[in-house]
Amino acid sequence: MIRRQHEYEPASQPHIKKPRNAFMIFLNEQRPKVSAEKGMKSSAAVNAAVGQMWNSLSKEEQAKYYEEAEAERRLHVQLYPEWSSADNYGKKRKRTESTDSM
DNA sequence: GGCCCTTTGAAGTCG
DNA sequence: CGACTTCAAAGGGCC
Repeated sequence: MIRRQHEYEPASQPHIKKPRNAFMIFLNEQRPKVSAEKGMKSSAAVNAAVGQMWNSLSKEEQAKYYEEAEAERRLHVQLYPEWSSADNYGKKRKRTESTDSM
C-alpha cells in the first residue's frame, strides 16, 4: 500500500488550482503520446512539441478545446463560485524582477 | 523535494 | 482599460 500522504479528500479547499486553458487539456491528451512516440523525457520539451502540434490543428479542432476549457472554468466557478484564481500568485519564482538591475 | 525549463490561455496584479 | 506578471501542467534535470 502506497502512502497516500497527500491523497486525502479535500475536506475544505486547501488551494484551488487555476482553471486550465485549452492547452492544458490538449497537453494532457497529447503529452503522454508524444512523450512515448518522440521519446521525450522532460515535460518542457514535450510541451513545446505539443505546442507545435497545436499550430497544426484546424480552428474547429482548437475550438473544441476552447469549449472544453470554457466548460472547466464554468465547472470550477460552480464548485467554487467565490474563489478567486489567485491561489498561488507570487509563490513560485520566475520573477523577472530578479537581481538583473543590480 | 521544489524550482527550472517549456507551451498557450486565462486571469491574476499593477498602472 | 491597457499592459505586464504569474499559474496552470509537468518530468527530467539540478541542487
